[in-house]
Amino acid sequence: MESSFAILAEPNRRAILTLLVTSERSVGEIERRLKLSQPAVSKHLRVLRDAGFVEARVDARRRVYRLRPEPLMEVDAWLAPFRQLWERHVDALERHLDTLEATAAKGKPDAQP
Amino acid sequence: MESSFAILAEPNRRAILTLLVTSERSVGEIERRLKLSQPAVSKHLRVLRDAGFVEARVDARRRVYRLRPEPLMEVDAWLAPFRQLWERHVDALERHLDTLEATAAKGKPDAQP
DNA sequence: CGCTCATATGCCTCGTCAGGCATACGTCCC
DNA sequence: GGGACGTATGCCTGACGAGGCATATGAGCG
Repeated sequence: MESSFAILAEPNRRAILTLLVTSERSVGEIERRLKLSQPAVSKHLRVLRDAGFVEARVDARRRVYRLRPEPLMEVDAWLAPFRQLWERHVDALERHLDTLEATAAKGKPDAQP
Repeated sequence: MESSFAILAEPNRRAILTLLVTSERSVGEIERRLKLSQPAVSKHLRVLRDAGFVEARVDARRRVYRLRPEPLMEVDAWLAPFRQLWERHVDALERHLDTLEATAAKGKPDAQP
């Protein structure tokens, strides 16, 4: 199994996924919007499908692709432990801003304790 | 500038980042923990540094690397629009469970409204 | 100062992958 | 059924990237 990150490394594949957030799309639609050749789109969709990012529905002679959540959930889960990095950061920023406000209220802007 | 996703496509680089969540580490530490050659580790760290994922501190003859949040925040931001995919799903699941509870309370388990 | 430890860099090779082009497959319509 | 449309696949090529090995750099220590 290829890593979901490896799949997402390709910019056009990310673009396809982003397109599919709005609604499901046929191959031709994707081809036109992204200005890619039809084989290129089909190949990317193949990769995305094999990795579980999308699934296809048959509509007459078109194949309509839509998103599947699982692989992106995995990515989200991998990211989870790192979120403390900026959440703490935001907290620190907020505390800093609070400090600024407090000192400003005391008429001492930019004080360095 | 290389995409942050391209950087994360490499499993050993993800492993390095994961190692650094706990605490900052020297090159040698990473080398030992991940069983990679020293040049391999140095090269990955170079890539990670150029992409802003980590930064280095000098400690005597060691270089100690630590995480930087920005690139991972970008990834997180890219992911944001997709989260509705599974959050909606969870909501639906929760509503379903609520329904089950409610009907169970009425003595009608598994009712399909 | 010469040695050793810690890390970085250069060069080469091999594997992988995206895209182009040609073509195959499947479905609809006349 | 033959043609046109929509999509998939096979083959080839060019580019890039990871790792191995050798080596450079740089700091501390006797």
